[in-house]
Amino acid sequence: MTINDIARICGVSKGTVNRALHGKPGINPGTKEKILAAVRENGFRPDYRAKSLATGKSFTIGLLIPNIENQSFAMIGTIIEAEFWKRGYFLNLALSNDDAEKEESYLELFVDRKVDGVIVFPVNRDPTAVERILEKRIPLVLMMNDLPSVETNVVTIDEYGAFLAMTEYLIGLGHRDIAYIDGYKRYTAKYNDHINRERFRGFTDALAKHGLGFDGNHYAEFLPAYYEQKDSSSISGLFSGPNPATAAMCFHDRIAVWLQVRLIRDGFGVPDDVSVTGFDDMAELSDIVPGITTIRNPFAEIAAKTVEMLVGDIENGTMSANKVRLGTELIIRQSAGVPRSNRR
Amino acid sequence: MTINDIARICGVSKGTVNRALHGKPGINPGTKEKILAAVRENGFRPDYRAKSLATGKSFTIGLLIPNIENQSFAMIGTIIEAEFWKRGYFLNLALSNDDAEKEESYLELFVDRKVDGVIVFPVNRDPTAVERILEKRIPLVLMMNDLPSVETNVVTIDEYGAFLAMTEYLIGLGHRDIAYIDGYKRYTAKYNDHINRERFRGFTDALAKHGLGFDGNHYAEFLPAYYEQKDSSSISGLFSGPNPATAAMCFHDRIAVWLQVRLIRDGFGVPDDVSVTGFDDMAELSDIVPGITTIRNPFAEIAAKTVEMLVGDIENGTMSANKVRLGTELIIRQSAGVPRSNRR
DNA sequence: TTGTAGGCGTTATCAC
DNA sequence: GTGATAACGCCTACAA
Repeated sequence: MTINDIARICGVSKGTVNRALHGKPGINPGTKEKILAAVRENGFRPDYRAKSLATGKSFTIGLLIPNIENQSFAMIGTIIEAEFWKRGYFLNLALSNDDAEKEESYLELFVDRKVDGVIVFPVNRDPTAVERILEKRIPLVLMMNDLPSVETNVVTIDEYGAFLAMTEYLIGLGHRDIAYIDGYKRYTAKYNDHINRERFRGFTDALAKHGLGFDGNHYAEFLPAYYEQKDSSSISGLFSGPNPATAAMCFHDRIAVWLQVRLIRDGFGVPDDVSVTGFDDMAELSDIVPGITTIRNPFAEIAAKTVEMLVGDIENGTMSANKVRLGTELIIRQSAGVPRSNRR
Repeated sequence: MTINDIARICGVSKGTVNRALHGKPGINPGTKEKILAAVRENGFRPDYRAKSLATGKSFTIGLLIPNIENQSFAMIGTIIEAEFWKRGYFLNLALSNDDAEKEESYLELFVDRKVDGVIVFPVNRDPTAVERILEKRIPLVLMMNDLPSVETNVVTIDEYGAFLAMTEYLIGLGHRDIAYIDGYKRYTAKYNDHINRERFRGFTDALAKHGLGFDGNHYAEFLPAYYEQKDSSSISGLFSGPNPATAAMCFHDRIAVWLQVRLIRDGFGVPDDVSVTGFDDMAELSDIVPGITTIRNPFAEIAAKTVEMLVGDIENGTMSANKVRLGTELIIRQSAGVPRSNRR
């Protein structure tokens, strides 16, 4: 069922059908009605591909994120989908799964499919794939993660400031030895660890600001396999021995919960012996006892700002390079407290 | 940059370019090399819309699910994306957000965009939108939720059997008064509550099988607002008073955790005073103490089976109506135990 | 081995 | 008001 079929059925030309379909002026109300009736009866819908080919608009946005299993990405994705739905755009959701090559491929597919705009959380530290999009003058926003060398729109959160503030909060409580449990850094040449670096820099800068050093033995990277493991000694060892840490800043909430549960099981008090902090303020984990002291991200604002910037460029035909950095909020619960050594 | 541009640059016709592009026989190796070089240098990529229009294939699958914030859907979506990526299909992920009208619209958009196949978790109890897809002979699989009147492929899990087994497990432990905390049922004319009904039916059938009745006062529907609420008396009231329930079967894990945390806070022992069970076996919640006794769904199999059925229909040009119902697994942890009245 | 013409289903621009 | 006709960018025949 094409526009030609409708034309034939109604005994008119496809030009006339087109006019009826789009409410264009210069058409007899009678024939218009007849055409619209035929359209309805036959369930005719214009072919998107042909339409897009002829108009040059695709009304499609490419959203490329690492995954949707992480609650943060799920929230962002949900909001972005809703925003574009409201505006009449169709979303192509692509998952890079932290795979730099897959990210490159998807970016090329976006070009093939002539998306009107692209939003990407880059996991690839090599900027060429993103630059190729820009060369084709397709509006783009980097979201949550940065590619510092690329001149384009960027919406990030202040990871540095968030970790700086959290560290100062712990220092203020009296902690002097704070362990740092980093998120998993995929050791591939291409992995973009910008976020890891920003958070860690906030952490160490806060320590330095207060005249504290960082004991490299108090650093650990949380490997995905730890979730499954029964044995947590590789990490809980940080909190005993000759020079134990009294607090642990975790890269995100899931790690914090994992750690907290195991510390308690191993006989540590939380926060009495060890303070634990997270990042993200995951809704699913908000019922945990003791509540995790964490950092809440402005997901709704990130999504809104990202969409606003992208739609602006699309509708104005511009390629701007706005940088937006959004602030976070410290959520104080019970998992962090005054260290035992500081109480009497 | 189109195929014509490449043809002009190389001084050949677009027919020849096409041959080079697709490795077709009957082309001079020299000119082929020259063309491929020009393609590379100019970053030429064929326009998906034109290609699809000409070939009739779109290599696109429409996946329509309620949301991605629910961990179950996120997992399913992730696996399906990976499966189609492997097979060279591009996924169009659409979120109905439990909105029957939005689901209808997306289904129509899938038709417009000429997807090769559709996977849908129907939230709309009205089957007409799905039937329209079928009329156009677009292969389709209903996933996780059913539309009993429609003759098509269906992959579901045995919700009925899962709740029947869990109920029998609780009865076996000695429980006689089991509360049922249902998931939120949107009271719209169109909402498809098939899953709610299947689970509840499994629950009541198990009770009946063991000569037990169900006290309607022990039923509660969990409203989304409860997550935010400080006051949990509306539900924890089920476990006190003249005829208290000794166990609670929850529609899913998040409700179970919510309930468990509040019961403990209100002075109940879990499982000593009240046993609590969930559904889904959410990874994020696996560290909770006491561990939630729950039901694990075969998400990987659901996704694999769904993809397999859809790809089969697409590649054979068939429209089959296979029904697959997958079994679940009871995961016994510590949140459910022998009721106090049964111990000495 | 290569070029040409026609078609895929629209929209847009002319005449009539 | 309406009907041809040429795009859009690709693929497939068929002809040379």
